[in-house]
Amino acid sequence: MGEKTLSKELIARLPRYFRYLDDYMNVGIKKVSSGELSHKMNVTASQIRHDLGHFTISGQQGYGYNVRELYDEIKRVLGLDKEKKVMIVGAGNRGKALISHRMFRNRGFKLEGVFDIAEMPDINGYHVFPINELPEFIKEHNTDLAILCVPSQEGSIVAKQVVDAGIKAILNFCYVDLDVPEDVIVENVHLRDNLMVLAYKYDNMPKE
Amino acid sequence: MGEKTLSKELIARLPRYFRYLDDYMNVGIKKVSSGELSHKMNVTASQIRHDLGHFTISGQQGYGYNVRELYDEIKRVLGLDKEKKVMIVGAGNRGKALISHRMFRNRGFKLEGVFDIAEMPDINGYHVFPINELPEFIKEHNTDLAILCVPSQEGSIVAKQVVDAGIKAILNFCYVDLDVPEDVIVENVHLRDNLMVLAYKYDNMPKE
DNA sequence: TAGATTGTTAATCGATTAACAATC
DNA sequence: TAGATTGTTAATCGATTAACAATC
Repeated sequence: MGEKTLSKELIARLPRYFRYLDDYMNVGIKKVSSGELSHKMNVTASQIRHDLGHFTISGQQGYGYNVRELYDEIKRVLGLDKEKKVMIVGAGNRGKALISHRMFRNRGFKLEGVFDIAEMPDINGYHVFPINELPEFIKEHNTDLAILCVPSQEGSIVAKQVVDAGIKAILNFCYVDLDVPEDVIVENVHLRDNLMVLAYKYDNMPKE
Repeated sequence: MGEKTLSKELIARLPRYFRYLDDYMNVGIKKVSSGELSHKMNVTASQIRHDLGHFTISGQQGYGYNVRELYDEIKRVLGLDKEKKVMIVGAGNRGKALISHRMFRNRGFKLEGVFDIAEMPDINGYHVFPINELPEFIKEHNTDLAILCVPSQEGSIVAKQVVDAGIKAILNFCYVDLDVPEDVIVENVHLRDNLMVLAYKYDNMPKE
């Protein structure tokens, strides 16, 4: 709530703004103008001002924006001020690799549980729970997001289990389009698609 | 070459078309109309016909499209008919997980080499080469694509090494925007961004 | 103050959708 | 043939960019 609905294009740009502002803060820069940021990020200054116009910060004519204010505002808009409880479902190669991801180290996302059908030893200090304990776990922990890393052929069935257990948001690594109720949000990560797009661009590079 | 340049939106849709057509083939369906496909993929039939109009296949009025022809055409457009030689640079958690990815099993992408700074045992039958052997390897194997999975703080430096060694296309898993020459193509996979977008949508779900 | 930069409105651009004549 | 569906053009929609008055 708050700002009117943002376009999907703008939403997709937010994490990038956030990252650059984080960089500015880390090097101790206190203010930034749309022109500077535009140069750095390789987008138009006009777009930046337009985007920022959706939020409740304001810059100062002749000066620019306060980096910290902007950072905090975008953090708020992205909902990163409220920590999200995350579970990983599927502890194969991919799931294992995600467990140690930096985003789970105090970056707004807290990894609370790891699940798999197979029994296996703890990973990185995380116990791996059997999938049938999902519903109880979700109820008890109020999990916000599920990361789905099971083999693709099991994606649909496990997604259903997760949704039935009450999850409303899924980051989907399976190479299928999940069929979920309207009130469940899915973000897909399809590495093969990314590679195909790269292959296309590679084959169709403007020839020198 | 061939078709005029396609919009980035259309390029991004191609892998999805390809996947659905693959599904049709696998269940033995021989023809499909824009209307059916539209229903299945949840896009407008108009968009499908518009998109397909860029290619050198044609449907048949009153009938639809031949699935195999369409599949082959999109495969060709994506450049999947010419196998791409791929290397993975960085054999940490993420790199290791990628080595066994299905896309390297006869899907148009051939994993030819794995590199890391650290010495380590073979992974999944792949020898891990030291990064300083990159230039020689690329020259010898004519590698097309590099997948960059080193720790983010090393992304820029390793990207430079890879580019200097002659690579023109990078799938970048590092959480930085790579600064590469114009003639080098980069596709970013920023999982944290995906998670942030998911978090945003989750917090801003239309309330029931 | 003069210069810089915002915030916002209008112009442009391009993608998506609608419509329908052509035709299998 | 009649019905279905394409291919394509025109209409619509929305995002990006340009422009500039307001103002710090």
